[in-house]
Amino acid sequence: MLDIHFIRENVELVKAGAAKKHIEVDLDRLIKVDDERKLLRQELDAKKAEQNRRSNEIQITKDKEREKIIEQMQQLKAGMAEEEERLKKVMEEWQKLMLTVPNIPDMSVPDGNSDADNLETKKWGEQTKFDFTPKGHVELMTVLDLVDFERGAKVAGFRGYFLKGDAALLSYALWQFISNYFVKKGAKGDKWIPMIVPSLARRESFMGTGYVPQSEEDLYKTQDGEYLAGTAEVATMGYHMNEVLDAKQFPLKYFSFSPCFRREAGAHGKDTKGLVRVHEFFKFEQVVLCEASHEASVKYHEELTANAEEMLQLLKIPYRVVINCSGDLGLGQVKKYDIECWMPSEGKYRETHSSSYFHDFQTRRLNIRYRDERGEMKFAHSLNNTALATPRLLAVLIENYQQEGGTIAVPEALAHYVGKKVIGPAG
RNA sequence: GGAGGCGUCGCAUAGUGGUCUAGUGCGCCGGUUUCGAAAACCGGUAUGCCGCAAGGCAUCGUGAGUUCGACUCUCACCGCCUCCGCCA
Repeated sequence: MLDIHFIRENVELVKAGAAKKHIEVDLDRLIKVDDERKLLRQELDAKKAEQNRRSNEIQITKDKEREKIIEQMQQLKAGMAEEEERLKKVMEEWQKLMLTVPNIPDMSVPDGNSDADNLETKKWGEQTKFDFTPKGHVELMTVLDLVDFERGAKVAGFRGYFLKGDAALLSYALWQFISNYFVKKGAKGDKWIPMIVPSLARRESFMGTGYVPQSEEDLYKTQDGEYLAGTAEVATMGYHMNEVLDAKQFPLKYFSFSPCFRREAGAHGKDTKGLVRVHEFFKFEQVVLCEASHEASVKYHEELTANAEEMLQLLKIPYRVVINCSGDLGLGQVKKYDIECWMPSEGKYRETHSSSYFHDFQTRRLNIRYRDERGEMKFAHSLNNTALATPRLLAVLIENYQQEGGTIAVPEALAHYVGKKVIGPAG
């Protein structure tokens, strides 16, 4: 959500931002509704003031005089009820419109329609070469009995899967590896707070982070009205909802783990096989809350991205970084980098990390504030990036580390956690 | 699942229909005093909306209702506590 004052003062800027993102928003209508809101508020406030004044008079008057005022008040009240009803309707529309106003993309975000227009900014590592024909992770893992999609579908339905044996162990290894990566940062003075957060959450946090109402169809909903989160970002951001934070603690860095659920409603027919796109997965997420400054946001955004890169470098997985084009940005995002890992079976890079910042778009919706040095209340800035998601990264890893004959080498960085150097039929 | 209780200013507590424009204590900030400090005393100490301002309005978990008037009464929801049952 943007500040209504800001919107009013920068209508053209906000319009241009929405146009750049290819998001339709009726700002003229919003301004008109806001005018109505202000006018009604003023009229109603004046009447309430009158009501308060007269109410006090009733206390000190008696008998006939008192009866007379009460009668007058009943009439005043009748008029107010009507106005209140109008204001309620206006506020409903106002709120609905406010939720549709997108955040303004950064100048450095390239124009474009979809992920096809994302701009590569960096490439790390050589695309893995094999002196044999590389296989896909589905075949590799099925042959080694590391995954069972058939029973996955039997039990869980479409996109269901079981990870078995060394695939389960390799997943644990990745989790421990990433966990230790952030713990080690703490030892160097870069403090990250590990959290295990709820996946099952109430509507507010989804609204606050911007997944509702816009992407509601991609969320699972319970019969009690809660939703299943597609990322730990939702609960981690909800954690500080309606709080005034102590600026001395900034930047607050969370390293959150949770199961994630996505309906993939808009992805019918995409990646129907394998572990790349599943309904249920696990993810470690980096979430940062910091002071309300663009410079701070940019700084931590680069840092979050660098963390994910470093982790991939330790795993020696070739990747590239793209800057997402305007059309591929979410409603609240100012700027986003995707990190894409090399997927040998597809001969292309696939997204494994998504790093973005929001300025105060989310914190405004979630009412997360702090007091600055001057004692002024401000909305904090928020950012997030994937740390590591399995099984998608597991698929990437297995394809890049496959060996002739279908065995899989264990990355050096994980050997310690897995306890073996090669995964193969013999174990 | 059943029964009961409770949600008030950073914290603790008072307030059961009208000077509550929410009292008191603690905490915090400023001042007086002091060589300095403590103590004592005095003053201050929420957020949002509207307004150039003066000021007005709203908020006592959230929302609705009763009333001329609601922290106070009614209903629903959210949360917490106690007891019983059930499960581990």
